[in-house]
Amino acid sequence: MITKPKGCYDIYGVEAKKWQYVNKMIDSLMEKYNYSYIRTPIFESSEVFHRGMGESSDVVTKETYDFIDRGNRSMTLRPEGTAGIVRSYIENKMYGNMPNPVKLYYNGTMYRYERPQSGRDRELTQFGVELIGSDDPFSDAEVISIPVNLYKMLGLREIKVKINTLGDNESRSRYREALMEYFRPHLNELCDDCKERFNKNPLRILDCKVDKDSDILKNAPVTLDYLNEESKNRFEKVKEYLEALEVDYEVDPKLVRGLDYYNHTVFEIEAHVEGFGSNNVLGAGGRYNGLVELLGGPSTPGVGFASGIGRLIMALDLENIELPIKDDVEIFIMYVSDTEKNYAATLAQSLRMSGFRVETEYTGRGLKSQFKQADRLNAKFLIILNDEDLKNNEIKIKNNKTKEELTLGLDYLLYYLDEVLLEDDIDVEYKEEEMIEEDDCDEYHCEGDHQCHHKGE
RNA sequence: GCGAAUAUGGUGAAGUGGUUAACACGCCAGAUUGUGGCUCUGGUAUGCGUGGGUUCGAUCCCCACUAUUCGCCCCA
Repeated sequence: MITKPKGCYDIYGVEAKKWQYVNKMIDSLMEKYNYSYIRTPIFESSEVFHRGMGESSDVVTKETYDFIDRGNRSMTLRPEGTAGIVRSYIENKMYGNMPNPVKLYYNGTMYRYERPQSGRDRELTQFGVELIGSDDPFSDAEVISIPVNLYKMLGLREIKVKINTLGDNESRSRYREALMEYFRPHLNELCDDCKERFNKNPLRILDCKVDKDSDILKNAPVTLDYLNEESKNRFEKVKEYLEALEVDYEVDPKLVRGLDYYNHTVFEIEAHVEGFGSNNVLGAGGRYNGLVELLGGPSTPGVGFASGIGRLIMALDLENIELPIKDDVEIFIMYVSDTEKNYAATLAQSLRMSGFRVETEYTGRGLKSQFKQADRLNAKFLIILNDEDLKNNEIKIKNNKTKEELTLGLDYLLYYLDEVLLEDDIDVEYKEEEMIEEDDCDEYHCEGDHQCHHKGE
């Protein structure tokens, strides 16, 4: 049997409906924030990622899918979204021909050659935003609030937002040196992995799980002590704006990120629902003020995040959140014998063109099986065709919930369906309104025809 | 890159060194003379991951490989 590549998944059935729903919510949320959708290639010149993410980062050194194309060019399947988008920003001179700051969002697959486990795939889907061209701390805070709002909108409860600052480049390198100085005499007391981190990226020793309880780590110098005034002020501002946006966060001075391009604000959003594996970061991001320049563009600040959709759906499942997905059909057309089949085909088509979700029988099974099939598909109404009725220009229709059955003149069918199915349409609209946070609704809105749960209406 | 567990039909899952490998769900059909979802009966299944070895004989024992799952590293 031919099987899918390791770490990749086929998504279909109910699972696919969840993905479609989440994607729909993303698009609708981004529209409200006025971010515009961007699609960049799934592979880029290797240089984009090697320069962008840092030659020494783990993702680049051992997790990329690299290949040489037929023109002998070195290519890499994108392991993340930011570098490619920044390349596009520069190549298309967005700094000159779009309103500043440029606000972009993406939603697509990324590829990392890793050993798969719970919450970690080789092909993963990430949704993310990049806000390029603003250095204002407000943009940091708003970018953090976007995934938080998305998660809340979808109904997720158990999340935790962690933030930290790495400071500007000067603060960051001062801190790095201080850390190395501090850890050097204790090297032998640290775990093997940490010994390696000491040379590669000493910041990462801080979030070591093995040594996390040792005094050495507890007493290690903290980023905040090595920030210059400007970096410190900026971090304070970010926190203020987060409060204004009502984002609950905690400062984690040991939070550092794996990619080289980050400076100043970094953040992670974790899932804390029972049963989630150790890969519980749903989304993460930060500021990358040097990246545009590093990739050959004008010196331009930027901030963004990425959020894994697979992990998000895993969290929704674990919190038992039922998404309002349509898993039914409005009308199932069945027929007693083959002689009605032609009419079934005609009717199915015409009802579909009139806007109904219609299913019919394809395999020529007996009536009993067709009823079963209708149940499996959650059909709301059944149309049962037989020659005798058709001769009289009549049709039998049965409400599959109440089991009421009636015979209608063909001319009245559309009126009837419009009437009985209208209620359900309202239901769906209402559910979508429901997804809006109650806090978003104030008295003013409630006076209109806006449907909401506002208590005082 | 390192470590652990697992591998039996569409699904779940028993089981044995020896003729046709349980059972359940599912699916199809009949009882029901063209209106089902209950019940009963019958039917249906490309199945012991792959390759070696031990043996008269292996799905079962041994070895290797592969795949899956989980963990470490790292990351969304």
